Amino acid sequence: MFVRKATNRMPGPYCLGDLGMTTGSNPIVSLNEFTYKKGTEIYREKEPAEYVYQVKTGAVRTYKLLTDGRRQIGAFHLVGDIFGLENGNEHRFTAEAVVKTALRLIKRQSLELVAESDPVVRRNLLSMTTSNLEHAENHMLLLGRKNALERVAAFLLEMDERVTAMGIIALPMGRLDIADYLGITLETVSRALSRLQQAGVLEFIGPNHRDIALRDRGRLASFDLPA
Amino acid sequence: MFVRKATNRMPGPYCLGDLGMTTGSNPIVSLNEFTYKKGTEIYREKEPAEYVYQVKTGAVRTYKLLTDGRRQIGAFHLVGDIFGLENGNEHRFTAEAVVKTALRLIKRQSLELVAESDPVVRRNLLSMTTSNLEHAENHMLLLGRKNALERVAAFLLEMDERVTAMGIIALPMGRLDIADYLGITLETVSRALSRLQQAGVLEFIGPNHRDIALRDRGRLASFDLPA
DNA sequence: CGGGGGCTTGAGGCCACTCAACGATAGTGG
DNA sequence: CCACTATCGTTGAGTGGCCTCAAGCCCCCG
Repeated sequence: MFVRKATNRMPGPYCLGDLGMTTGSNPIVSLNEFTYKKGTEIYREKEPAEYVYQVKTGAVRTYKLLTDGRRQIGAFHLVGDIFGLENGNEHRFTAEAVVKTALRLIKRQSLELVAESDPVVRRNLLSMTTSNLEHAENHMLLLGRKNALERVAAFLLEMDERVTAMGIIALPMGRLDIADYLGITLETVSRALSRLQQAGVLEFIGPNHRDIALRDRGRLASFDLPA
Repeated sequence: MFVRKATNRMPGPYCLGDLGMTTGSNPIVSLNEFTYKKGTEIYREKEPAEYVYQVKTGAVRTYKLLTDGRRQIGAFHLVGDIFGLENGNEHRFTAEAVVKTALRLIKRQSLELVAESDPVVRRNLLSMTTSNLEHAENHMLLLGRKNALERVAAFLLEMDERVTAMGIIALPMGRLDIADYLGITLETVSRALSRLQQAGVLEFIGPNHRDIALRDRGRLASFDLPA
């Protein structure tokens, strides 16, 4: 899923240029930087949205919880990605650092001020929201109608487009995060990956099973038929 | 789910006023009207998006398909709702009339023209996209992490806010549509409704089991705990 | 080198799915 | 207006995919 045209946006969907602001060009927008240790909270659901964030290094997960602790991760934000952009006044997800992460903070208020007068920034704000919507729409199809193997295959293909260096997917997140993103359990994720490995579709590089090489993208894609 | 503040938007989320255009005030925007028979297609996924639509009477479903026919309905659009608004050039869902439906068509091009110069229209275009995004985000939690009873309860509460006349929910859609919206099967929907009926939470009015009265919203809501 | 967390694998159980039959309803045409 | 029929909704029985619980292994890190 997430059939993003290759021409659309590659590793990181949006860099600052996408907002129409190159570094230092606009003195109104304050750009602070901050680092978060693995597992720490960046903001919480329903908190007032004061900043917009861009990932400089590391990875972030955004999620919702049910009262009994069930968790649904809505998205992973990797290097270059912008997140925390809300049009209402409060955050709709909780955001946490998946690993040690450096973020660039942009004051929401100043961003809106720029958007007021700059049509390019405005257009990009809308197109970011649309991209998020498109991702959520595709993820609804995955969560509502795909089986475990199809979900894991789709996840690998998505990550293949985003965190691949020299043909190797270096996953920053653990099995539990993947499971809560795909709406299954961590054991089911592990079993699906094992099956794909034994089928020769993928290979675990090194002893760390978070580094994966895809050997047969065609077979993977056959589990992920769009329509 | 869909914890929409009561103050936010009531029966139909958006009327034309929400786009900042009252009838006839803007001669540039052409408003055609059209009716569709039950079950007919309005537009198809990946078709170029030429129009934006507003439901005058009836109901519309928008969905995605997998190759083998599995279907995920992303949303139901009821009287007053606007749908088919894309920022890209093509539709991301297929849209069909659930029942006999009258739609108002708005040329996308002319809408964008108005948005160019009118900040109010612009703002509302963005806020509609944000509303759609928020709905999708909440639906991801439902599809990924809720059980059948919780899904049906959430559905009833959502519909209770949208199609209730005199305390009675008059569902325009059948069990299969509900199932494909909630990511379960029609039998499971039926069983959940029966259980809720026997528990005294709801009551079927008349012989048509599409008319439902909620007798215990509190108990229903207890299946739908947000966080 | 020892401790702890993350990943894998197995066994058993449960919730939702599948297949099927039946009843009810509404739409159709005589 | 009524009989007919296709469609929709309900309910039951059995199955299966994923979940739960548990144990063991391997890393990584201190």
